[in-house]
Amino acid sequence: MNLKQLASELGLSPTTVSRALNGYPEVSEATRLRVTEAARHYNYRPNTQAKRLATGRAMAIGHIIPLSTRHEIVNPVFADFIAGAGEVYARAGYDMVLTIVPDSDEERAYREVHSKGNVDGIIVHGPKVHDARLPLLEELGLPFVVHGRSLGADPGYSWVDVNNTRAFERATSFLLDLGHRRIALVNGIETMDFAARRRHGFERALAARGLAADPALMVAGEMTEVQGHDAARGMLDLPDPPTAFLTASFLSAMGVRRALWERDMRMGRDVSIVTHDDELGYLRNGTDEPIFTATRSSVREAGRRCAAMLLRRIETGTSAPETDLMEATLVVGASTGPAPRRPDLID
Amino acid sequence: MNLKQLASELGLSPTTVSRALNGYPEVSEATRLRVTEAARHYNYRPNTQAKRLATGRAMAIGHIIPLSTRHEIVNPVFADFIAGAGEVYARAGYDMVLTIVPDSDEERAYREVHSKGNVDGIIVHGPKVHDARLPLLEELGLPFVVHGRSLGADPGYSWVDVNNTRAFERATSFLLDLGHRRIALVNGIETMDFAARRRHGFERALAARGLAADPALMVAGEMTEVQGHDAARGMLDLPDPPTAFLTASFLSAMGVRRALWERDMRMGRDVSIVTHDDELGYLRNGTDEPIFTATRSSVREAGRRCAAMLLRRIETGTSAPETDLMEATLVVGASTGPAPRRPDLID
DNA sequence: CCGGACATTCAAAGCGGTTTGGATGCCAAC
DNA sequence: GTTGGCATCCAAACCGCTTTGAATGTCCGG
Repeated sequence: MNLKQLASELGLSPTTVSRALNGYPEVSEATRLRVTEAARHYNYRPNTQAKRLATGRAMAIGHIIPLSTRHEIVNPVFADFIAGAGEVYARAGYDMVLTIVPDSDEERAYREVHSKGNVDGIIVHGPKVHDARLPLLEELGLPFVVHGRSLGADPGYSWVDVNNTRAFERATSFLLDLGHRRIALVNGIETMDFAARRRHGFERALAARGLAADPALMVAGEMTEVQGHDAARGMLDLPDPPTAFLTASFLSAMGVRRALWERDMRMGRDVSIVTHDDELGYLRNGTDEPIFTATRSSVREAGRRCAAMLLRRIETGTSAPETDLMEATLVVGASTGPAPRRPDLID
Repeated sequence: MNLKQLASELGLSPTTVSRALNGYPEVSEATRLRVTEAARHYNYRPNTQAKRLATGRAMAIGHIIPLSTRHEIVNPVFADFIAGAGEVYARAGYDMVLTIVPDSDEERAYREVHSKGNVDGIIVHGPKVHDARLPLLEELGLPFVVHGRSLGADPGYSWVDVNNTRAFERATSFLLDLGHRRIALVNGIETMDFAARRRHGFERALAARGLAADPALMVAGEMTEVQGHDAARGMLDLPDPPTAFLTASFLSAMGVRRALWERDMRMGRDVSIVTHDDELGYLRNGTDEPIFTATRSSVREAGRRCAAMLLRRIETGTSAPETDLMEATLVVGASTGPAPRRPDLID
């Protein structure tokens, strides 16, 4: 059943039927009622493609995902972000279009999605320091919102981000307050903006107490269980091992925990762990009391906010950049405690 | 730049330009060359919506994801599946459209996506035993492929699935061969088809040796780290505790491992663990030697196969169902060993 | 009683492609 | 010298919707 058929069924013109269904005022309430009634009865739904062509709006938001074997989509954070954004799109009647591209084709993908006109806007995932995509999108004139920020990029773009610097600064201070002085950082890959900021916050907190970060206690890489484990194992073998770990992901924290178990050290007593917790659906940091002390910020909520911001920008046509900095909360769990006194300092 | 403009730029009709670009034979090689050259030069790309409307093909595949707080998209498996499917779509020029719907609206979402005509086909995720979506889609006449199967459903549908029954049967036999008799099953929610089959395989292997499954050694639920941990902790307290665990997910296996550590039991010596391993990008089962003995099957590959099958069906218009049963491989890691002799039986 | 304002409806022109059904010109064959 | 076939190209219809511009009918004020 299409518009024309429905119209002739009703003895009306397509014009009137279209207007009745789209809430235009120049149609009498009586006919509007007849029309909506008939539409329901025949289960009529306007053809998406035709509507899009006629209105020039794709009613769709694009997410372009580079097909690294390593990052992005296989990143556990991605699914939760998408879930959050998808909720918002669904409510607003937008589609979510994912495009998976080989890393080398990323720029082409952005250009193409634009010139083919099948999305009204784009969410940029996983911004790097000095990310080349932002100027590209700016040049294309396609509305976009970044999940995260990009150090060193022209700041005229819109973003939603967690205050990573502050979060890791607070986490570090928290450990310093507990008396820890040898604190290790198990970070994400530091070309990623969020990881660069976290390191920065870590170093800033140390500097505030007149301490310098020890390169031997900092690693950056894929945030996996194995990463945490291997990093911790190496560091615990150092002559002056860390008494606390700050990790960028729940998985890394679990890896550190494994390393502790392997050498019969107790988490929270012998060694403390603080992790960042993205509140992923299937990686919950405990139920009541958190397993790990953590800087917590919901990635799903970030997805919602990114989507809402982008839709707002598209619909109002605003070009002035808009930003949303989410503060992480520091929740205290069982993985932290006062720094153990150094054995060689005991009496 | 649209078709008409490009055509007039070339002094040709839109017809000819369209044909030249789409590879129709009734255009001379010389003009085809001129056209493609000009298209590149002006960076022309046919408008997606117009093309879709004219051809009646959406060039898009839908994935409808119920917004349970619990399942589906927050399921770690989802991202990898999507990555695999997305690769295939991208190569074939299809878009991937995700729709997130509140669980209650799922049926309406399927109907709507069909009548609005914005996808050419659908992938069904997470089929349950007796899944109501399959007859619905059959009725709608929308091409679809199921990732998994549905026990009790009319078998006239196409699917790609892992041989879950066989995988768990083999895993169980493997443990039985090592002398284990008290084997625990930490399963997914058993209304899900895959979980029902796994349990079935488990029980079949036991039955083949004249053993019955002990209900006290079977749990089913969200496949999280906490699930594995809590299940194992409870079971290890039993008077006749299990000597081996079979878990449905890598995360659950890590939880079981935690429970072992907590009571100073060594994995592979005191208690064995076999898990199913979906080969997720960020949850690798070790690098060289697997951490856990596992039944292994790549979910990403399943995504590729589902997508390829669906596209093939759409493009050829076949309606005869097609199926693809992937066998999991059993890889042996450090988490399994011979069953310990019962202390009370030692000499 | 007439003209203008207003409410309601419609015909037709897009949107930007694809596709049908010719046109045109050229050449080989009868 | 027709005729038929073939290679090329084009005008126009169409996909299903929105939207512009105009028509029609009604009502009210002057």
